[in-house]
Amino acid sequence: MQRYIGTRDFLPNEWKAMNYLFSVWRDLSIENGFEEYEAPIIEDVKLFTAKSGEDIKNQLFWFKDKGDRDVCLRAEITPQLARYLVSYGKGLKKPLKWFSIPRLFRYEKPQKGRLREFFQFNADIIGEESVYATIEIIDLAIKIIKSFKLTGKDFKIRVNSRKIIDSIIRIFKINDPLKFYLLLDKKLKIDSKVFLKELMALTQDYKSLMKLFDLKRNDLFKELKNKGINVERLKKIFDVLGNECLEFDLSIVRGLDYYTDIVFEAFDSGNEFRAMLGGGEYNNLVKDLGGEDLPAVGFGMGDAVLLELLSQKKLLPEFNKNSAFLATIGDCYKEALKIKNFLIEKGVSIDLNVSSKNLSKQIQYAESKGISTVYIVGEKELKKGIVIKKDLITGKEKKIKSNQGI
RNA sequence: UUCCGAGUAGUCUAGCUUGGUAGGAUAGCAGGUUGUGGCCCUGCUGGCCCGGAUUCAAAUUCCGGCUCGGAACCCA
Repeated sequence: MQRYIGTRDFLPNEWKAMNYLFSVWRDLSIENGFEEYEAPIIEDVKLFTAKSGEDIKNQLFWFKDKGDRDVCLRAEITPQLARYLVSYGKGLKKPLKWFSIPRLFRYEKPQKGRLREFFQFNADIIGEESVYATIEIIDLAIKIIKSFKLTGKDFKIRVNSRKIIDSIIRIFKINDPLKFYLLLDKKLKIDSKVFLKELMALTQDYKSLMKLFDLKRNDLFKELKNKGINVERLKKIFDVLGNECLEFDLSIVRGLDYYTDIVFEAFDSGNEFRAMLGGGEYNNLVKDLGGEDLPAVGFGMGDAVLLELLSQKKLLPEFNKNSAFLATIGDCYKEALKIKNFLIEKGVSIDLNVSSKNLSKQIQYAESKGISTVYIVGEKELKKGIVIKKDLITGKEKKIKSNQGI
């Protein structure tokens, strides 16, 4: 029996790594005032086709249920969030700062950083139009990446404005806006000569347009302003958040519809992996699904690319370091259980020996699990009313009275 | 969906050109050491992705499939 294509088995160590991701995502979100929500894994397929068209079915796990209904496994949580807002949005105080860590499914050919089943952290602010909502979202994204011990040298969040791109399309008289978007999207992947060539086909004024792509941020802002383009919203983001982790990048556009103005994606500095996260402002989604006219901004961050990056940089923590093992010698399980419960009350996570292994093997067992503290109890200790506490890293032992101060 | 490459114990890998007993490392288990780990020694367990074809004989050649990796497309 093989695993289904594009899925993973999570052995305890691997699931610990996942839980580490989950806990960083969750803790940082809560610290920053976000609240967690969840939604069903299975949905009516219409929820997803309504936004993205029938073609999306090719990328969905969809099937008929026994009542002949078209259903699918969710491929993203944003439509579900929108559905919530259509149903319950009116009664909720805005702005909403919500996050979720859904398990998602996409019918795709698996590649590096891309699976059929994966987890994706999502954070959104709904019902606030000001740029501060967007800044708050990007700030959360930065804080989360940094919490994974990545620094401004390891990653950059590339930010852009679709409204600026639309102004460029107008001012440079670009004849095929759709093609221009696609070209921008693949700018990083293709050769600069190829880029220029394709740009030439789109506008006569390609020379001065090409110059824009080489300008540094402040000069670019000035140049755009000179051309009568409003850059204030994007500029504000840089004014508040600085440029340690941010870059103004005209080539970030993210997909074709859905986003209305500011968009952003985070990449590792080596450009070795796919985007770590991506998001932006989407002001029409709730309205389009039949709800209120609610402005929104958010981002999604998958587990696959993040895990690859963290393991490459050796930033995944050693997971059992803070737990302990209680070794027993001879038949003293009954007393050991009391000691174990006492230690648990003291806040120690403890694994009590249940095997008939000798002490030597028990210590090996603890060590192989990455445990750094071993408590030892046997006949001698019970007589004296003590427990031995052994530190496996330093090798030092302490005798501790078992009725106090363990 | 298209193109390219690869699949050998839990993991990594030799063998494939030239068909003929699948070998090693590591992990696991037991012991050396019946109360103190990491090193070392001994033993044990465990494998040619699946199906078909060719052949006296296939890990090896051929065909199909599956999975993995890479690329295209797409990436909400």
